[in-house]
Amino acid sequence: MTRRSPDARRRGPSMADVAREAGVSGQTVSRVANGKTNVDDATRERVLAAMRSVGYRPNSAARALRNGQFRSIGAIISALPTFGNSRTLSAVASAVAAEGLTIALMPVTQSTQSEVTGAFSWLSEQAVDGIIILIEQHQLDENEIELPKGLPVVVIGADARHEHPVVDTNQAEGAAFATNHLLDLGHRTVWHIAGPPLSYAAERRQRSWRATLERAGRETPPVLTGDWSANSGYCHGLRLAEDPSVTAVFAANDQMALGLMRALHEKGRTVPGDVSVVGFDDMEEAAHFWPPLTTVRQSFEAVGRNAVTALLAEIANNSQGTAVVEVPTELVVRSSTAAPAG
Amino acid sequence: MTRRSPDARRRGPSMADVAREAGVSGQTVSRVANGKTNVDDATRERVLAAMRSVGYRPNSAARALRNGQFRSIGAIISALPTFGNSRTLSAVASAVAAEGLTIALMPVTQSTQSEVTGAFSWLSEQAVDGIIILIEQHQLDENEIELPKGLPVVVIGADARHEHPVVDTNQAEGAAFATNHLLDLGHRTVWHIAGPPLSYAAERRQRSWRATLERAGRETPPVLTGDWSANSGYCHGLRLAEDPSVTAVFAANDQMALGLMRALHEKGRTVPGDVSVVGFDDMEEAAHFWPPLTTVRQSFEAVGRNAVTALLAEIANNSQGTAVVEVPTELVVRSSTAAPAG
DNA sequence: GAACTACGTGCGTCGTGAATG
DNA sequence: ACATTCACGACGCACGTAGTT
Repeated sequence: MTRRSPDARRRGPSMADVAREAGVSGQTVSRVANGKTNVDDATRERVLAAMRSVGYRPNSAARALRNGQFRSIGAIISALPTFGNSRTLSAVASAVAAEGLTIALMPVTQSTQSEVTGAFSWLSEQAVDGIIILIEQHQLDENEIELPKGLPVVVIGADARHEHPVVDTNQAEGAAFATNHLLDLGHRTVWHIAGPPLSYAAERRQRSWRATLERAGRETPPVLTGDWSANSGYCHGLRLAEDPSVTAVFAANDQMALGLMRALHEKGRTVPGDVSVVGFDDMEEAAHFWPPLTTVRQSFEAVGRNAVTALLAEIANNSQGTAVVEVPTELVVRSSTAAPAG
Repeated sequence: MTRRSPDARRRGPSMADVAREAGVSGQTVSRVANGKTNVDDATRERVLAAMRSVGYRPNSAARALRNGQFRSIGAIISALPTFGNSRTLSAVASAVAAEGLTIALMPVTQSTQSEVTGAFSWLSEQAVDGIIILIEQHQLDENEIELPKGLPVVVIGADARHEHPVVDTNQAEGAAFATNHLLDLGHRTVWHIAGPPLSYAAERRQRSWRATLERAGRETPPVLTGDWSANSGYCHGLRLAEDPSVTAVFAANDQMALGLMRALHEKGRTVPGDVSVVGFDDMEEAAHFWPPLTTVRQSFEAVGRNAVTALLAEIANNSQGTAVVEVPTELVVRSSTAAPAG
């Protein structure tokens, strides 16, 4: 009886309903909703009451359509539950929410080229004013993604060769901190368990580790390639434990350091007595590993904040920035490193 | 010259532009965009070409306004980077994305009453067809949140006394698994490091732990209240390590178990020789703790999937469900538990 | 002039009904 | 009769102009 259209969509009360309830015009309701000044206090109260009583909530679709802005930014993100991504996303979300905007999530399940491309075109149809890309893999450049022109984009943790602003932790600095710390303790050289090949962060940490060793005139052991998981650190650790010449290892993240230390324990090698271990990230748990892990702290919060700031600036200026922001790191020395036994 | 309005909003090309370019009416463009059948192949091609040439992308705001649906669901989430939340959110996001919907994130930074209430009213104004609430604290019931009537809601991991569907891990089952496992190994009783007081999950695990001990006729040691952090587990662990009568501890999550084990190590008590430890969650790292942690695995993926399913059903039926889904757990036995030394 | 009302317009999309071939 | 296409209007909101108290 009361339904108007065959497909009964759930439509809430509109301004017109509020206006009728409050006995004012739609204009006045609009003014109240937008916090304009030229409304009598008594009238405003009546309108507010009417809003409450009819359960009015502004239709953001209509508002977006009218204003040409969605007040929403999209986040393309791979591996959501990953420690770093999750922390960064949290920072992004907070910063975005502080501005009164929404963040629309676009998860990319796997690293398939087509899927990422699809994600882009899909998200680009969505109601967003800009996009933050949080994908650590190289997928980006392989296939030249065509983002809708004019849609501001900021990339987190990728390469700077894109035509968009990039925000990232200063991976090189962090890896140098870690490597130098071990060298300074007197270790002849430092082994490295790297992250997966396609990761920018992994690549940079590895390059910096190598450069640091070369700068110090030390020989560089072969790189051990992991995949960020504790298990990959464990696997490499089992082999490193067999080699008594290994006295110092820099793992590209804390999880791999954890797995590494487990392997060393299992093989009866002590940390840091026989082998010193440094991680990267400084996840909360790192202080409670056994032994507490010396690691490089990176500020995911700063990365997220900076990305949002950059994106918002792009949106406001309607410009295409290309700035590169590098967030500094910090070495946190705990109990997993010491001078070599020799 | 070309600008029309003083505030030059970035507006993309519309159907009208495509129509002009292709020499057809807007309706035909709409038909093509929506994959309707009654369009001549030649015309369709011409329209598609025009779309490409002008860089058309559908305006989802207009679409939402027209259709009365946003094809987006909101997620109110506290403590985004928390291990469990992050995993659950990931599952939610995947399930939602699989349906071709967007998920709008609404982070709640802290547990302030007013803030949560504000978050609700804020999000309720957003462009969402339904809401998933992922807040572990009790804040929900204190202040009777008034969600806009008719907006479907599903609650994850809270109490069932709400008028919305609830999805949660079977906390009671998991805690019973953990406690019985230790009892079966021959321990007289089991100590418990609980989660924070306001957490439903913490409360349920604790209740089940207590009930299991009572059912077995064992005395229940005083509860040690933590806050999920490894550090809180460490602090309690330092004291537990002093008491030689403590031979078995069930920590309400893996992080606290980690901190506990660190404290035991520091105090020279062996795990599981002197003290057996069980955690909860089975985070990836747990297998690489030292020693590898016996723990209760919960399926965040299943929780997330179920929540989305329930919400989508509510949206489709335009109904208010109140179903309660409990996701089963699984005990994963590793090396941190053994029979008591005595 | 302050505080409003009344009315009209346009944002982009898409269902409806009518018109074309 | 039929397939294809077109013109019109409405979704809810935000503004502008003109008029009222």
